[in-house]
Amino acid sequence: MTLNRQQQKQKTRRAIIDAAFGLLDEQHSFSSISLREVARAAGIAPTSFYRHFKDIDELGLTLVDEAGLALRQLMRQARVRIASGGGVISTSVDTFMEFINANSNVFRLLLREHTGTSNAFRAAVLREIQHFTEELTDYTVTTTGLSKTYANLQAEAMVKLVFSTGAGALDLDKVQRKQLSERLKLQLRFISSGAVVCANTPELE
Amino acid sequence: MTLNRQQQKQKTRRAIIDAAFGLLDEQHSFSSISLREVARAAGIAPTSFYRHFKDIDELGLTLVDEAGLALRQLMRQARVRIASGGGVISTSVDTFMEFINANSNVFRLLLREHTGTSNAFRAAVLREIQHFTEELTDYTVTTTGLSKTYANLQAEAMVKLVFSTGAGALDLDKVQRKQLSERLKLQLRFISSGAVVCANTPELE
DNA sequence: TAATTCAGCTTACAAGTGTACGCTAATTTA
DNA sequence: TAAATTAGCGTACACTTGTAAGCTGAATTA
Repeated sequence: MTLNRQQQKQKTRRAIIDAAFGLLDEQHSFSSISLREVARAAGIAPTSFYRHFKDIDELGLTLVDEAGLALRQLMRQARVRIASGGGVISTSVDTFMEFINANSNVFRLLLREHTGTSNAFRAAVLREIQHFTEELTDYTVTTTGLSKTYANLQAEAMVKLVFSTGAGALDLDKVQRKQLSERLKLQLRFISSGAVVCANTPELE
Repeated sequence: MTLNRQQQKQKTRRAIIDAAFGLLDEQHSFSSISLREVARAAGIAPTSFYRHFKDIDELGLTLVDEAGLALRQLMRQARVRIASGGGVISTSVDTFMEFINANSNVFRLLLREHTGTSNAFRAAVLREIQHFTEELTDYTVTTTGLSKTYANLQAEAMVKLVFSTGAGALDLDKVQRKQLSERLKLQLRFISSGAVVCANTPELE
């Protein structure tokens, strides 16, 4: 059971990443935690941090990547659920809300860095969200008769609304979150219905 | 032209607030600037700061308040424009985008503190946004036949979409912003049309 | 086995932070 | 005019920060 050097290094790297995620909560954003805090939480000396990451920023981008990965896995999960019955919107929202519930800090990271002070971070989060939007666009095109243009507009609006609502959900308790979910489902139906109407109404005042 | 003590104090207070706003840009959030930086920019000694604000947080809340005020003024401006002709959605979006253009840092402050690390800040921004939503709800009720419930759902979705899009606009150039505005207008029409459809369709699959 | 690599450590330093304390000079009040 | 108030300042202190330099011991390679 002895670990070789590479395995040990990977383990420490994991410890750093996990420590960083663990330090994030409603009071602490990534930019507010220091290299030393992370090192302390990971159980290593501050200077050992540099054996794994060039910067604290490099760690941050790694966190964003992992968060994005979690998000994509969520999508797959939602698709599986939809395939095995259940409304598209309802199932997707429920899945998303479960994710926020179980991974508040991961979601918070994405939210904050989306409007954060680092160009690289913002770009990284944006990429993840756009990826999300693209997949939803494709899904919409194949399951409805909507044109790519309209499907994309719809998907973008939906994703923005979902993320925005998710942000609001973070400060609420379970009961309120449930209510918020139901509101969100209705609002998504607004978008879905409206997109169809508008697509078939070239001239609207 | 000599200022009395109160006037002088107000002037310094203004200098602090303006200095703080001036320090905010895409690279610097409120939480990333220090009391000493603000004092330096305002041209006072660090310790003099305390003659005006208990905390750096008290200053922050003041900034959020001022930002909210600017937002409300924006709404009034939009309403005036609408009254003197022009589509509601188009005029509102144009007005909003002009605001973001002219007051990027003010808008950025709201965006960031909306998902920030301080409960008080988040609550303060939320209040401003809800205020915004309420006014739009009332407007919708009076200008359309929509019930309060549906008008509120619609208004909430619209405000979230507008803010979300505004956030994205911050990183874009003039031409791209214009395109984004047009997309947003379409998406808002989705919501508007969809709300009407859904309100008249009690049973939807 | 001997030489090399390297993850993690200790020590150290310069820079920046918030804020306590007490002074000064000018305005305001009595 | 004399006393009180107070905006702003300078000094000082105890911390925290990022990271440079060099060492150690164990794993790896030759």
